[in-house]
Amino acid sequence: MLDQLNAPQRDAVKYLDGPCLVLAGAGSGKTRVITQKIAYMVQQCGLEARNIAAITFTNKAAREMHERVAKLLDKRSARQLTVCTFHALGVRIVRQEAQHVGLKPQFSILDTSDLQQILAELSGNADKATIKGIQWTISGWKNALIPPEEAVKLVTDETSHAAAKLYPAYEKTLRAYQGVDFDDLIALPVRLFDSHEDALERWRGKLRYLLVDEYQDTNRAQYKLLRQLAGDRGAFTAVGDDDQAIYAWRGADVENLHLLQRDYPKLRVIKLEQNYRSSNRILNAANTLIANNEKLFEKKLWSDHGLGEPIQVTLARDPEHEAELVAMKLTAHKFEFKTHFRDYAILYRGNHQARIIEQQLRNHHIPYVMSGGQSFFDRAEIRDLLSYLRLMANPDDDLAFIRAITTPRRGVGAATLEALGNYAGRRHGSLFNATFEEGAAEHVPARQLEVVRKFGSFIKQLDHRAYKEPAGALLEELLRAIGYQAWLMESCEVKEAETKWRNVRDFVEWLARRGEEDQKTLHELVQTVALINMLDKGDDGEVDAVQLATLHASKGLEWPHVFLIGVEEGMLPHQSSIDEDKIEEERRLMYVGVTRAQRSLTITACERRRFGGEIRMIEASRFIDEMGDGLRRASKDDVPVSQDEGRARLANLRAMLAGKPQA
DNA sequence: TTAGCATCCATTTTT
DNA sequence: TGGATGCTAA
Repeated sequence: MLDQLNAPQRDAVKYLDGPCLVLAGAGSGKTRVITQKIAYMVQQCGLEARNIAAITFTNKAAREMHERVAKLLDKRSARQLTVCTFHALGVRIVRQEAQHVGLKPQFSILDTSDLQQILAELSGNADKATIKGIQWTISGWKNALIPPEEAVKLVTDETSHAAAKLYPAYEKTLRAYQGVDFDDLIALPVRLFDSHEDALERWRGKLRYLLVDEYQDTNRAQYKLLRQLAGDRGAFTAVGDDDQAIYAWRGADVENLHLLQRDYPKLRVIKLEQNYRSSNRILNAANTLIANNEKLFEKKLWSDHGLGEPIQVTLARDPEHEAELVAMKLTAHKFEFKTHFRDYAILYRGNHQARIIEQQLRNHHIPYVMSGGQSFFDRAEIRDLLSYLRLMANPDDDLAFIRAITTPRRGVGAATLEALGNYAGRRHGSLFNATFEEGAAEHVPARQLEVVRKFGSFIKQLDHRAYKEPAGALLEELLRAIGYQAWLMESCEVKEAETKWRNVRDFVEWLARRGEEDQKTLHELVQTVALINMLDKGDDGEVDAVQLATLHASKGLEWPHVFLIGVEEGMLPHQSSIDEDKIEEERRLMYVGVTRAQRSLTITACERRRFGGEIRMIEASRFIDEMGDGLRRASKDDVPVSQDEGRARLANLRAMLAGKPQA
């Protein structure tokens, strides 16, 4: 079984005597190491799969990993194995230990807009940008395990001042709603394990070996959770690549790599440097580029895929021209080498850069798909439906109550809610519970109260049935009972309503399917749904289309031919990163982009670009120079064909005419 | 004062 | 594409 691995990979798989850090360069087969290691532990070392947990950062990664391990394991082991995100693990812990962290097991996971709403109210309706800043700051503190008392000492500017002021009330509000934010899913288990030795022992007994993927992306809280669970014996394997750490801006702490060495002096460090993805031209450029960063661990990628094509650098006049160039080159390349559209990716720094590319691709009739986009769960119609489900599970969730009772409108408005809210506030209870109390009648007009109570009974009744009846049928009934489709029709444009209704249908069908497959009731589904993204169901790769993605979104993916656009000073590295002296992370971003390419890489930059109404001349990125001399520079509109390229094309043409298949 | 429309401008995103 | 801001008309 281990024959398919190279020597360091085999080392990484077999080493179980202590903490292990696998520095897995881009394309070096880290997923293979993780999956093989799990199989090795189960099959060769007699470990129980239920005592092993593999932790990832995204659901997609978790899903893919589980699929790959499942192929190596027997059915039972595959089922018992834990492969999930940090947050999903957090949910499991909090759910199970709810009473120890001051929550009911039916707590709600509040999403970003819920939290913004809370902050807006607490701050006396500050503007949106301010709210976002505050939310961002508080989230940062929670990721670093900084409680409100200490946050006060860290105030530097206006935003952090406001954040520190609201932080305690924010936490109190969350708890009043029996709600948690995403950061709590890590922070609460950490706090629990700090204070409850027995709980920690319980979970250590349950998860005897941990494997962490993308370790360089962990934040402080996640690292602490890992350390708590792994204990002093350090029963874990962390897999990561410090050269691909591109999420410092959202709390990932590369320092965690140093800490690992400090906290575990016996840490075994294994480097995976053989790359199975790219040609050496590409790898050399990547190596040369990243050598400009201050490094803790030196790494040098190599492959046996031969030297490969030179990296092409093309200068365009402006973004329009750049987009056109890419579209033309892509078309020509595809024709010449008889490739598929799906063999190409166009990568860029910022989402807005995609717009102009899209335009040109459409002009040239090139099919494309864009990664990213907003999460399915951010859509109003999905949140509407979810608010009902959340309320069913957690009657303390006032936010869900307000959203559900006002969508669709049923004659309950601000005035009624305020009256009810006042009463509930005095009773220190939730809106939902206040509805049924005798005293409510003194504060809420009888006619309104009747509507509210009817709504409450409806929810109760549904909730009651949600324990046993199949999810699909119940959801259908819910939708019918609230007349959601009709409401969509009357509250938006026809076309919009149709899309939204379609989304709702998809969501319901998806939930129903999951309910059947996993034998779960609606009640059980609701508890996990907030963390799951339907769109993760890897439906891409099926269609033959060029992939557009931000550099961030491209991490972990690969394509035969990659275009990297907007490689200019001010774009990549981005101006704000230059200003804030964060060049190294930008360089890693470039590194990630370069290492996505298997066979060819084309870099483009513009000579001028609009900046706030003014057209400015700009320079090509410093990163281009930093990649050494494996590059071929072309310029302007006519891309001169070099001699050997001309020869290669001629050879290809001959081969084509001779009817031979092309590589 | 406010809804509705036009205009302008973009870091990166998951859970 | 979409969010935020600003301007016009009521």
